[in-house]
Amino acid sequence: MDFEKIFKALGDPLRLKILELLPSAPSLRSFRHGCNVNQLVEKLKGTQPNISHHLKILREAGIVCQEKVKNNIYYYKNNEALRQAGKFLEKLGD
Amino acid sequence: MDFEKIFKALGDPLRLKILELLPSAPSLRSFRHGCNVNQLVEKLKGTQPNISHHLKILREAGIVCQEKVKNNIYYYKNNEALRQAGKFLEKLGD
DNA sequence: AATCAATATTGATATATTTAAATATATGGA
DNA sequence: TCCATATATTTAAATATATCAATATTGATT
Repeated sequence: MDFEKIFKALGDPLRLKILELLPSAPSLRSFRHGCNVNQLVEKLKGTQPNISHHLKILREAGIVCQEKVKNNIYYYKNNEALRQAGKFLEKLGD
Repeated sequence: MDFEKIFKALGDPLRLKILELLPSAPSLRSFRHGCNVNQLVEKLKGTQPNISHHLKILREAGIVCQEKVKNNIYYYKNNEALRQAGKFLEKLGD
């Protein structure tokens, strides 16, 4: 788990906003669709390529994941990664 | 507490190493000196201006603090800020 | 006051990041 | 197959960041 990469990904206003909009990854039981790219574009009033780019950075840091449904790609927070990064900081803070 | 600023500060290899070297801020009772700038320069084999620069970024993010003793400036982790950032991430991860 | 040691700031350069515009790549439906 | 829609990639420009070298500042000591 590359914490440096995770923190770099978190250190951007747009990416933080994206994360706060995304739902958690669905469990197999209680399934519910998350946010697709266009919804994020609309909610954040960004351009589609830019949102796409930031999603890639979040993906490569491992803090979001995606799911393809028909034509859409739904994004979700990866809670496990976020919690691990959180624990890392709490340990660092004794 | 500006989490974006904190994560940006954390998203750099040198600054993470600095943080991992620094002791916690001393309580009034159990006092012990931390790391001064020169010690960091030596341990990390960096140049003094560069280390100083990164310390400033960490300071401005509120995750380290300093204490002047004679000619030296000792740096410490700000545990409270680190823990709060950690909690923020754990909440974000449900 | 003069000097020394520790730290900070400035200026310059190389590199990385953010963003937008244009283009490309799927994928589903007519 | 052709078209429309959703998402990704490429390219280019503006901005930010990291680093080094040189210089400035601060405070203690002689």
